[in-house]
Amino acid sequence: MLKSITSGITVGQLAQTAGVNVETIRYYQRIKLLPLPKRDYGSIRRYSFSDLKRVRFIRRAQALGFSLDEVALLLGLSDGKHCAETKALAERKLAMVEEKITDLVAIQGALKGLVTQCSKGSRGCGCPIIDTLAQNET
Amino acid sequence: MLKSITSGITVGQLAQTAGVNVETIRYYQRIKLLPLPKRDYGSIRRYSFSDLKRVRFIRRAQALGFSLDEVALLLGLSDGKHCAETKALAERKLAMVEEKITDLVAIQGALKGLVTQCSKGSRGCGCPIIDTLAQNET
DNA sequence: CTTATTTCCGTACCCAAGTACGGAGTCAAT
DNA sequence: ATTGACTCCGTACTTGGGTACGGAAATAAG
Repeated sequence: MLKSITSGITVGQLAQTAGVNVETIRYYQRIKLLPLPKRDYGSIRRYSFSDLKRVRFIRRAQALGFSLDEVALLLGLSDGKHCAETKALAERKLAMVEEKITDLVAIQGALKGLVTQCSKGSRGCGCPIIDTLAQNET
Repeated sequence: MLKSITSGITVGQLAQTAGVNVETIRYYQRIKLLPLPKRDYGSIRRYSFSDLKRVRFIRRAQALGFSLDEVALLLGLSDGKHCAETKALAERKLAMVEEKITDLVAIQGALKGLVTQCSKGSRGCGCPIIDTLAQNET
């Protein structure tokens, strides 16, 4: 009996909770973004809360425009290691992040301009958004 | 002689002027973002200024985060008659961009914290980055 | 005219980030 | 013990956004 001390959740539950496909979990394992948990009592792997956090982190970081490679780097930052290394890495990432912010703010400005222009609707209605985007100068 | 009334530019010139690869032009034609101009006098296609504008439009919209599908949509709306829809699209993009900025700023904070933590030498480097983004709710 | 560039076109390839498939094995419930 | 759901694993396929290749035809330059 002893009900086999099943600690942790299955891949299906992990996937569902994190809002991704099971295959995606497997994919992350393949590319080593996610550790393969040992399956200590049967042949079914069990996942912990930290796995869940990790998956969520990956997704959010991705949504911010980081590639999976970059996400791996970010994740590497949290794995203790030598402080000096970590610091250097963090600084590089920080620069990246700030660059992204700058870019996005520029885009934000552009989009805002488009939208407010459009609100002033008014004239000719050669849609200002289209017109603006079609403007010369790249 | 008559110098064959060559009106319009060649694909190479179009590509160069627009700052893209010739292959990219061909690609846009394949996926119908760009019309295939008739080649009326020889067998070399000639492109007009409006083609150039179109390519530039595509690139600019892309740079603002629109996918080629969305660009196609925008172009479809460009007849001036669909100003409201165009604006809505831009607004949605704007909201997305602003969300991203918020998240990035959070990461920026976490990274900064990490760096200064590391500077104080000391310990652990138990990183707050994951926690910043791994927060519930995706 | 000869030679050198371009163009044209189809096809194939590339990378990232997954998705899908299918045959086993495992597990819980009836 | 059989059913049904889930897991495991390898392999193959897909999509988006292009790039590259290679032979034939057209055009431009000398």
